[in-house]
Amino acid sequence: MKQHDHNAPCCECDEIHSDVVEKRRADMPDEGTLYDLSDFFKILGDSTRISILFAIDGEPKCVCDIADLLGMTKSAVSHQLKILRQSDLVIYRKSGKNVFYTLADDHVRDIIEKALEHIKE
Amino acid sequence: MKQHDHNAPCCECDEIHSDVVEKRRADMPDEGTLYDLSDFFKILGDSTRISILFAIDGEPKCVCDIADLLGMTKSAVSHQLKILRQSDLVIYRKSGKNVFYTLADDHVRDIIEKALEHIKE
DNA sequence: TAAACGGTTGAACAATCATTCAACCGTTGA
DNA sequence: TCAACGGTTGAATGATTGTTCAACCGTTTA
Repeated sequence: MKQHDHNAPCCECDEIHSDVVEKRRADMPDEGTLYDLSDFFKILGDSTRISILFAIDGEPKCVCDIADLLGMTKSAVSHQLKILRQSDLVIYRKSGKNVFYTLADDHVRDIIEKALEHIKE
Repeated sequence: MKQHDHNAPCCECDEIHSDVVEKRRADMPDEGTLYDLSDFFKILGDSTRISILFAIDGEPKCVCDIADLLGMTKSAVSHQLKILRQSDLVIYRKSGKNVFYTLADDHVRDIIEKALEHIKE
């Protein structure tokens, strides 16, 4: 995503409800939190990664199994697993030639579950 | 996102845990649900849109106020509001020359709240 | 030791997407 | 009626990103 310049001059229009705006400005989360939040959702905002998370929920699975389950190449799956690893959404355990992945914790499962409720209206 | 071909041949490696894979395959959400889910998270996966949602939480705000709050142009904000509108995450009310936006429902607030807890570990 | 296999990685490519810019529309008020 | 203002929109642009391809690494096994 292109990042906007926070030092850029304000929009050209007049501020028409300055009291309300200033009150809300004080309550806004800080910039870092907003980025962390959107970065987190960005990870979940890809159907391949969501599918992987469902695939490894419960029984841990190796890359080969995940690739077979999703009908994708090992390479594509491994690339996405790397992103999920870096975000601490999954954990892995090496066993001989295989690497078994599983969900890092229940937190993510909860959020996905809540989102599932939402999209079913 | 580039969509992968679901009719593509499986990965070149042998399926080494076919019983486990087949059991999980039966429990996977259908493809449409996975796309709906990732599309939903994709909307939240942008710091501008997340900021807008925080900005209009509570008191409804016009585009001009939101732009001022975020230090962005009306145009950029309006483009993102269109996406939020199309996803039914926000609702709006016209009043004279102004258009006031606010959160569509509490569902989204809950999910963002849960994500906030998560990133604070 | 060498081949086979599971898995990872970096570069390249194509696609997606957020912001900018300019033009435009509808409402208001002089 | 016309100018000013809030807001929307489409095209263009630059940045980000997911998959492919080929090469590579570590482990196992013959």
